[in-house]
Amino acid sequence: MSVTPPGTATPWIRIVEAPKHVGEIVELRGWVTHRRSSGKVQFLVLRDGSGTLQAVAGVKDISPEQWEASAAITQESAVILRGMIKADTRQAGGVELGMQSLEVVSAAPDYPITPKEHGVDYLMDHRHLWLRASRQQSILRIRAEIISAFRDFMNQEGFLLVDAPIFTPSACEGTSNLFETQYFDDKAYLSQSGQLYMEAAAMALGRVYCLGPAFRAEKSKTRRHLIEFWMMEPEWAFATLQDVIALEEKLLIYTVGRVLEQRAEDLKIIERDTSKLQKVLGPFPRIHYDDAVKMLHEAGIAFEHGNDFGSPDETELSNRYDTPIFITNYPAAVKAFYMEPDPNDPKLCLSCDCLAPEGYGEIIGGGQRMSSLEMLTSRIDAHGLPQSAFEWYKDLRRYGSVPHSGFGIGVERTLAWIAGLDHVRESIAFPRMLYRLTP
RNA sequence: UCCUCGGUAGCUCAAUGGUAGAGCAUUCGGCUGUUAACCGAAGGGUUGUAGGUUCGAAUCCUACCCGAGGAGCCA
Repeated sequence: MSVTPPGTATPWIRIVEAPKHVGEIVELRGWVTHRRSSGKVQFLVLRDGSGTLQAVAGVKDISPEQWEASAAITQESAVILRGMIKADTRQAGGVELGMQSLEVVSAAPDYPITPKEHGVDYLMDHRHLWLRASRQQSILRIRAEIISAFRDFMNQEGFLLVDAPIFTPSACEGTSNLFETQYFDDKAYLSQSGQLYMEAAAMALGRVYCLGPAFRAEKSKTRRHLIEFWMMEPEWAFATLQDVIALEEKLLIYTVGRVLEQRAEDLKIIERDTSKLQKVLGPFPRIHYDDAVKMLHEAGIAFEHGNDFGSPDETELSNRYDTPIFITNYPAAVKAFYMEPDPNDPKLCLSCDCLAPEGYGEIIGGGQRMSSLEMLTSRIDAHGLPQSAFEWYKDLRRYGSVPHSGFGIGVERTLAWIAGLDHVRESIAFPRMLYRLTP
């Protein structure tokens, strides 16, 4: 047992480190989440962002003034506690703090979020405080782990981070879903994808990716949609559709593995059924669009060949598997202008969407990009887009055009799936949604 | 934009045409091991807004506002 020598400051530790300090006098700094008392014994549950811990004080353990202060402490008041870390099998973390002193940094009157349940509207209005809930903290930790995993994986695979611009001069894929903003005397739009810029960067650096926000002015109001969301977009020169599908598969297996390994505590706190994540091992099914349509027909679903899949169709397909699935070779008509045509069927294109299991829907969209200047020019016309806006993009086909492929993976949808969230609104600290811009 | 559901105390909800209630939160009191502690007491209401029907409306009707889920579109 180590005791802090007299004359030295009590070491400030974080709650997550507490089990390593059993028998030591330490200082904890945090916020009170619950207070219970039994007349002559008081219990304060403290959180400090790294975890929660119960602190105990008998009436003789602390000064009468501190005892009074402790008795009057309110939820979310900020405190500094000093005392001894003790092993206690009754506690979730196995330890508690035997309080020896309490200092109130800041008292919090009438904290709006109580330990009882609240409605969605109320919680969203108090999102800035809701983040303090242990479940929300765990989700944000898992989010950070996923983003680290994405970047570590891409770096390991030899891809270089290149940041794409947020202000863009015009529509990449039509203006209806773009946010318009003032750019001095001109107009600019908030980026809905960094892909075209990544194609340019890939021609410079071979393998690149960007990771940043995307903005879509879609009037979508479902549990899968945010107006502002984060996306990672790798772009890979000389790669084919099959190359990029294999990369996506490896990325997802790596990311799920990292979360299972590094964020096991958080998965437990949010009560995620991890047995479903354990099954996320390759290979994932690759299903040709034509076969997917047949599967829907066999399931008795009226679906017209040539259309894009709706959410119920995607759910029907992905529910047949425990792992994510790839749907490949969509009709060119339902995909963006830059998709490379399928050499086996000119009506289809070399595209691929990845659908997450458990009904979470599309988490990745990607494919092989068009490399022919002539064909790209005609597709831009066919989509009614102005050639002038794409002259720089067409330069990529004029000067050393090569087959290349890439994809975009949505951070929030990937997190919603891995964490088993009911709604993407919990997958980002401050969600921007239709009709909700504050806090 | 369309479809469906909802709006009652600070919060979560009950009251289905006849005196607006409960739990939690708050305040006060009790309790030496509590785990969303427990026990007792108190305060707390223009039932989303505006009309209408009725002897009487939280409840029925109309319009509007706000929220939620879904469709379309997308990651």
